[in-house]
Amino acid sequence: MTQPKTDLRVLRTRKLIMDSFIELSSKKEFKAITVKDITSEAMINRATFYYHFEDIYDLLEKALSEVLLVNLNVDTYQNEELNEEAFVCIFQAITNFQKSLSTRCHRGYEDTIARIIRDQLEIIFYKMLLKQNGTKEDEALKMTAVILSWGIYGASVEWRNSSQEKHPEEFIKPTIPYLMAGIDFKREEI
Amino acid sequence: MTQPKTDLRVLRTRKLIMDSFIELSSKKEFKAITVKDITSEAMINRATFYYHFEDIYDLLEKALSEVLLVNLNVDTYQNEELNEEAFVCIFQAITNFQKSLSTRCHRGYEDTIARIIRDQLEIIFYKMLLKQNGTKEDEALKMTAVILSWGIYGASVEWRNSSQEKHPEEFIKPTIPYLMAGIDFKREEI
DNA sequence: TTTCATGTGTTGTATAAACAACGATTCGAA
DNA sequence: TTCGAATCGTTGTTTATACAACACATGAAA
Repeated sequence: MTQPKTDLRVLRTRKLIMDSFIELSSKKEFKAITVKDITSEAMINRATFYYHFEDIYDLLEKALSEVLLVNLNVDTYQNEELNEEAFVCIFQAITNFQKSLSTRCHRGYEDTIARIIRDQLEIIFYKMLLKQNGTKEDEALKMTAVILSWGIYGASVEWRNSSQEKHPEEFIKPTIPYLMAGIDFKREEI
Repeated sequence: MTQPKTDLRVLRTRKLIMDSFIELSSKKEFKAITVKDITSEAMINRATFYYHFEDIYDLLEKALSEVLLVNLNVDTYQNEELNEEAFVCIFQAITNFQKSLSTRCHRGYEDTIARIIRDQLEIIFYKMLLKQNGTKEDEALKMTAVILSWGIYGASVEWRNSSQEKHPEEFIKPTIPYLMAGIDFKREEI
């Protein structure tokens, strides 16, 4: 638990790079953004970029993960149980996130972004399930998290395709009994 | 002329400090701002602050100078002659700058700020006079720059006290013949 | 085809900045 | 008054970053 406290320069540099990337993303589409663009905007040397990130795809991954986590307001959920309200909040966070992305142009990278969102969802669901059920059914919990993340993400795609006519909350509500049932099923097993 | 190109880290750090200071200035009055506040906001170590600035007054000086210079758009004026239009532009820049300051609270530091503005004006006037008249009458040029800087600054104080009822341009226009005459006087001497 | 320009990813060395520690002030509360 | 906490300003050591240079890839123009 006693982590060695990362150097302030590291935190600052990562922040500068991420902020610059997000800033540039609102102006250009991803394909048009070069490492040089980012490092110029961030006022850091190009070599330093490679000290922190594998390449620009690695940055995309980490930047989007972070933005998504902020949207999800992780600190709040992590201490709550996975109830009806939590599902609604998480679904709304995803639709908000997708709306914010749609204004920018990330054509050709939808699949990458989709994967990033699902990965993050899976992590969050797994943590919440672990808190409620302990480590006994670990494999089952992991699979449940996988299914929930794909399912919720799929619902958000469906919501986008439906021209967003319904409010996200109304859209997801009908499915919640089914989602909750799956979790209760786990409880019975214990 | 071949300047040794300052390290990117230096430029970045100075910018972070200055930006943070200006940001904090819009929230607190100068007396309430500590070095710790600035370095926390800028994400730099406190020791680094003292590597770049004597103390917080030194920062105030340099930060205001820079903001003022940006307002004055120095690059434009430096290549122009000191004509009627230049006087109007410079006066407008000062009144703009003063308006931007008045929203913040720098109570008790008006005199310091006044001095900084005059110092910068003096530098600019001297450069422009030097370009027009050469180095022959150097002492006289310096004194002229001093008088112009105090005079123009005084006019801006007068404009502020007049409740800003007139547009700055109209306010300064009547005095321009007098200001220009002083400069022409110098030409006759050559 | 060649050529030229621009971007990628990496490396060795120099240096700005982080860190931790210190004594000295300042200042408000006990 | 004394105490304690916060801020100031400084120093020696460690480390992240700048810089310059490199080979390689891509792509557009000649």
